[in-house]
Amino acid sequence: MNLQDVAKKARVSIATVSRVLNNAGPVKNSTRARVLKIVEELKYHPNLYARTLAGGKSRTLGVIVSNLENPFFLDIFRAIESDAHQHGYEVLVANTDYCARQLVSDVHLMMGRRVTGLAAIVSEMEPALMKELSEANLPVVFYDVGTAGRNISNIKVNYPKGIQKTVEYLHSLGHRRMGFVGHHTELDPLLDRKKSFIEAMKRCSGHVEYGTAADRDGPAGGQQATRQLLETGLRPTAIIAVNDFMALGVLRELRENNLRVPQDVSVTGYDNIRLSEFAVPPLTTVNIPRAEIGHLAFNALVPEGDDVHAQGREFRITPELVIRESTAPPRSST
Amino acid sequence: MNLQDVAKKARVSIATVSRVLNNAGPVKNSTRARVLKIVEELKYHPNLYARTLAGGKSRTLGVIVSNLENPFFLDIFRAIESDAHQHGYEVLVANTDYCARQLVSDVHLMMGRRVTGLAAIVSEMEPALMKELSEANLPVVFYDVGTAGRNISNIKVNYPKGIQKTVEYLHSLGHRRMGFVGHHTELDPLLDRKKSFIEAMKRCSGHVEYGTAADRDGPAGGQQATRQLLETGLRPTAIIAVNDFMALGVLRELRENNLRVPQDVSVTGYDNIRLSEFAVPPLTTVNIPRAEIGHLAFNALVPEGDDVHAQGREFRITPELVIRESTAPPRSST
DNA sequence: TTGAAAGCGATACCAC
DNA sequence: GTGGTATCGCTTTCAA
Repeated sequence: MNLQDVAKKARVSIATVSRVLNNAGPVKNSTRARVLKIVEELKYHPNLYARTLAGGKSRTLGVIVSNLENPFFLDIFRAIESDAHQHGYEVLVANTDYCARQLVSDVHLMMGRRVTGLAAIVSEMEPALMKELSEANLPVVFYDVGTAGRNISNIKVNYPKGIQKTVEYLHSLGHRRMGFVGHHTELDPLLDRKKSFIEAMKRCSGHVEYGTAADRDGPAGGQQATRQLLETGLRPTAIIAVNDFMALGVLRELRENNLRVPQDVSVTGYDNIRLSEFAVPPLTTVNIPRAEIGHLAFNALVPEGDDVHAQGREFRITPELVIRESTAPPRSST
Repeated sequence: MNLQDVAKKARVSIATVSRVLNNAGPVKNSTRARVLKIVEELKYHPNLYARTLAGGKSRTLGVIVSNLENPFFLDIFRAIESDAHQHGYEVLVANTDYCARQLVSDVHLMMGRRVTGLAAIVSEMEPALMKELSEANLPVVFYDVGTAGRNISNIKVNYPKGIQKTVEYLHSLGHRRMGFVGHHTELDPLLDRKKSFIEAMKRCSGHVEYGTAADRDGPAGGQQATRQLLETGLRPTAIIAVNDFMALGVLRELRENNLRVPQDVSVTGYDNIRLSEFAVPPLTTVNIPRAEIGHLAFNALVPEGDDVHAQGREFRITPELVIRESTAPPRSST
């Protein structure tokens, strides 16, 4: 079923049908009506492949994220998708599982799809890919990795600042033994988070001890990492998780060890995902405005977006501490 | 940048380049190597629109779900996506937010994309759409709605059975006042769940009371619905949530009312999403094998899949009760 | 206001 | 083994 079929049945040329379907060019009202009726009857749907091939523009955005299962990424994706649909764009998603090789292959797939713009919300990167993208003729926006350039926008959250605020807050409550739970510490951005923690600890006045552990992203990983942390013998009075999703697992492992939160151990997350409010107890965390990031990303890719001058720019976001019930002064100082 | 460019630079015809790129037909090794080198140099990526238009087959699957934010749907989507990638297929996702109108428009979009197969993992439906799809020449698989047919496969979970098991279990523990928390009760499948609850309650021997409430899908909705339930004056000793995602909110509202789980109130979910284990306390729930459903869906769409005879079939899944820590006998009988 | 025809960038068949 | 070319379904001039 194609334009031809519709044209024949409507006794017009395919050019006319095309005009009707695209509201382009002048068409007599009666003709338009007739065509539309046939389209309806035949349940004709245009072939977007042919359309894109002929038209040149795909009106498709590519979004690549590290872990779609983590609500943090899902939220950003959904924000982009929502903006996109509102502006008549489609969105292709891909998941890398924090694997740079996967990222490269995903990017190439998207380029094959001739995406109009590419958002890479990822923590992993490949220098060669960075170079290729910077030379490509395609609006790109990164979150967490890369640097801004001609066609490349960049959104970065000041993670160290958030971690610092968290550590200072816990220290001010009286915590002197803290643990850090992370994941994928072989990746620069995640390694930086861990380093920020260590530096913040070192800047603390007085005697402080700390330990770190890592496992995969997610509640199960958070639980596993916490187990490691507890086994070291360091008896942390506070545990800082690199994100809320992992913090969920921290909470569970603590509970299984009959450690109460926050009475025995304080816990903090990062991201402020919706779920963090539904944790038990509700998580003290650091807010990252995911919807805003999604909008920024969209505007950076689509010039028609609200902000015309968004392309090739660098955005910095300063996160804010959100204090809820998972933190408190330590029970007894030892 | 296209085949032509590569062909010119490699001093061969576009036909040869095409053969190299597709590993189709015979090509001299030296020629192949040369072409491949040029492709690399030029960073050429084939235009998938042209490819699909010419080749006829898109190797793209469409997946439509009701609420991607609910891990239940996300898990199914990821299972399908994983199978798809392994077989060289791509996947397009769309979200309906339980809105039938949105479903219709999503389906049409996918048809425009000439998807090779369509999976509709949704609770809403439009009779006209059902008809259109059943007449279409496209493998389709439904979850939760619709009926099997020539080109339509169907995956159904025996929800009533799971609800019945849950109610019977709670009743056997001694619960006599129970509440049901659902969402979108205007949609048949969801209404059926509620009805199943009511019927199961009525089948219980002895005097039982019950109430139901509904709000939107998700923790916030679960919390809100629970609030309604508590305000009715029915003091339920057990609350059955239509899914785990909402149960998370039930847990929270109970906690805010200083009601302990399971001592004061037992809570059950449905789906057995990963998160249900990380709830506090870990949720008693009903397992639905999401990965298996994803595989079934994929095989129903792609004949090359493991199961050749999967198309047009009907699959029924019987869910199993998973008892964890959110359920216990009621404290005191009143 | 409408139609004819030239691409868009691949695939695949048929010669050579 | 390789090259020429019809074809896929649509958009978009250019004439009529």
